[in-house]
Amino acid sequence: MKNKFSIDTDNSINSGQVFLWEKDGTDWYGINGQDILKINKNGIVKSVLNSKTNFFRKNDNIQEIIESISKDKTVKKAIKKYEGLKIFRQDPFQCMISFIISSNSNIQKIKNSLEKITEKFGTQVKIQNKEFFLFPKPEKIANASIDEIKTCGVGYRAPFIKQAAKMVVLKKIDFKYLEKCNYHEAKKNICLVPGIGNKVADCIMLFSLNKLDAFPLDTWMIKILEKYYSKEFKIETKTITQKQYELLHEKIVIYFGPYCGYAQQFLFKMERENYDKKWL
DNA sequence: CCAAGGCCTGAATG
DNA sequence: ACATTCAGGCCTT
Repeated sequence: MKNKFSIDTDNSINSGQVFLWEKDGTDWYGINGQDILKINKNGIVKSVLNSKTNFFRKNDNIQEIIESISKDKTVKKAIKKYEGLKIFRQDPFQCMISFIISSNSNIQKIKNSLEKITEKFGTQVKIQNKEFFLFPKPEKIANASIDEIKTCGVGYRAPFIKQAAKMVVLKKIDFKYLEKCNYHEAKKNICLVPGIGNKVADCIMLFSLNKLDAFPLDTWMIKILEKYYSKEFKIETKTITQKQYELLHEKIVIYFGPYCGYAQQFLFKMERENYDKKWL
């Protein structure tokens, strides 16, 4: 029986934060960097390769977070409806490549491209009679040719992906450092990577760099703000400029608080379900 | 600082 | 069938 603190695995996986997950019966298998994770029907996460993982962010005080973001009836409704929805803490490199690919795309295509990338550049492992490909190491992608990367269906993003991997190899992007510093410092750094703008940076920070004050503003979230929060956050123009994005984010942090990223996840999940959008 | 246009790709729409 | 649109943005002009 699920209680207030248990995890709703299906809804958490199907909320746009991860892509390389496959359901087998009641079990979920997922690629997380150099690891494979298995989540059983009781929501127990296990590293199949016996590595340490904090994929479920077990140190989060969910009760405190929920209370903190429960600012109005819209978000309260989403929280109630998707009780157990959690933000994962995923492998940063995989997360970075995933969201570079996500720009101007959709979930099915993102998953498709990522699978091809693992098949082409990742190490194959066989466990429990099932075959998987780990996510490739940064070196592997950094040394690949742009044409090779393009065979994975990523189009114009191929040079971005190569360059991003290079920057990780050269430590121009240092995930250990980015985890330690605050939102603004991390964002400034990560936006230096080509193909990473405001929205993609916020996704990477929220889903892999422990920045719960990141609030990715994609077209869905903009729609949601216009629909339910027109009084709190006025949006005048069709497209959001850099400056507007920053101002909006400041207001959102003031309104929802330091865990606003969780509010985003609940609202995003609810609205896309309302429109019957497909997940993995 | 803002607005407009282009961009790989493939599933969905007409 | 075939053309066009659109999709969880970013970069350049």
